[in-house]
Amino acid sequence: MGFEVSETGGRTRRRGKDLLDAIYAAAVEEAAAAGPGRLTMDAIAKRAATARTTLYRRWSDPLDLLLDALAALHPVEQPAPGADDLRGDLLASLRLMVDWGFSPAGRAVMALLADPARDRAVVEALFTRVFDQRGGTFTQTVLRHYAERGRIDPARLTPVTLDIGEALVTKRIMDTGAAPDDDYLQDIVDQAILPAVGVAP
Amino acid sequence: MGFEVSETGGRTRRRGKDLLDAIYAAAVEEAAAAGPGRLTMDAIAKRAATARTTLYRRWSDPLDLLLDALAALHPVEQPAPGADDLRGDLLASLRLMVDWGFSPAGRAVMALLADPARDRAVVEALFTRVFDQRGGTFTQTVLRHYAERGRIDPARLTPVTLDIGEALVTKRIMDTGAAPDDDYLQDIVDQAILPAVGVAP
DNA sequence: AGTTTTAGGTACACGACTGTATCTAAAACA
DNA sequence: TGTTTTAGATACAGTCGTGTACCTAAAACT
Repeated sequence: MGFEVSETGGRTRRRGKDLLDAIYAAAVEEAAAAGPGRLTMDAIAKRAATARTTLYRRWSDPLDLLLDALAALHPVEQPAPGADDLRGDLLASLRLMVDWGFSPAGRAVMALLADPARDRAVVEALFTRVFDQRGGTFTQTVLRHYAERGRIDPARLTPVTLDIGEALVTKRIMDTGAAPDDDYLQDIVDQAILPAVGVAP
Repeated sequence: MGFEVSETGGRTRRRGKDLLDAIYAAAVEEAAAAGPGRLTMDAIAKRAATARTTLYRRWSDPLDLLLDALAALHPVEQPAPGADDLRGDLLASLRLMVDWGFSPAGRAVMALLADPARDRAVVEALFTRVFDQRGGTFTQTVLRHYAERGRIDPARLTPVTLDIGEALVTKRIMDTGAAPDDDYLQDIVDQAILPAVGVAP
């Protein structure tokens, strides 16, 4: 019954990192597809082509698993501010954010944060285990870079101004369900971020 | 068995509008508490203290019911731009938005929009049946008002600038899970919206 | 008054997911 | 080679939600 074959393509048994990677990928994809509210051990196991028992050996519930998965799939590509092109670097950092936001991990994180039934502990774990590892958010990195070099008045870098780009991209994704195109990202930079940090386009 | 009593407080049977209102309230509360992914006919029925059969007579699934409920619980209080106080009116409109965002209806809507498993048709229904009834978003109403009176250059009212306030409030709620306090709302107005529309604080 | 409508309630078969137990054999190590 | 670890698989009882059928009695209308 089942597999008596063990040819080249036959069932080989994964272990350790190989298996973990497959499970993590499955968890994040499943969370992105179904939303955290509908995330189940069963679905993750099926997607990872493993047995549910294997999951229960390590995690007690789907959220626990998902948090490990998100932490493992980090870090995300970082914006690398270049020569002397504030506008271009801001645009590039927003593009990075859009790319991330449409990856399974990004969608899973957004869904976790927007979940009204979210657990405080889960969100905290998300921030400490996933975000804080990184050096701030996308446009933040760029803005700080240019503030250190005197191109921006450091006093204008407040929690609000540092968040404008991310906020507008997030809202746009929520409203349209699609990735903002480049024209829209340029408008965000020109019409919102640059005026707020006191740089005329 | 069950109720043979029918005293003053005994079981009276609701109908029509009374019943509908109770069901709508239950649906929105349930969606806000559990998230749309975990919304079930069963839970709505229990919360409304009615029988599941009653719900199935009118709606085929929880989302269908929820959309009716959101439409019925509209409209939301509108910002009413006053004398000649752009800053104050913007602040007031953001306060309205925060109030709405923390009502059960607001939480339900946010969760619907952020749901990665959301249905295109559902979101469209949300916009046509719920939002489009209103005259735009919160800060929009105010900004348009002052643009018509020449206090703001109409050319600066773009999709981006009209959305800055809402985007920052939404993001803040998602990040902290709490209602932004007044200081933060003031910062949003002073540091983001006013610079973007070209008005010095 | 009698009649129609419909809310409230019970029951049921079905499916999905849960946790746990148990067995097997592949992978890793000695 | 033999031993240990652990992935893969199957089974099972329990819970929860679904959708339908069916009955009853309250509310509304005549």
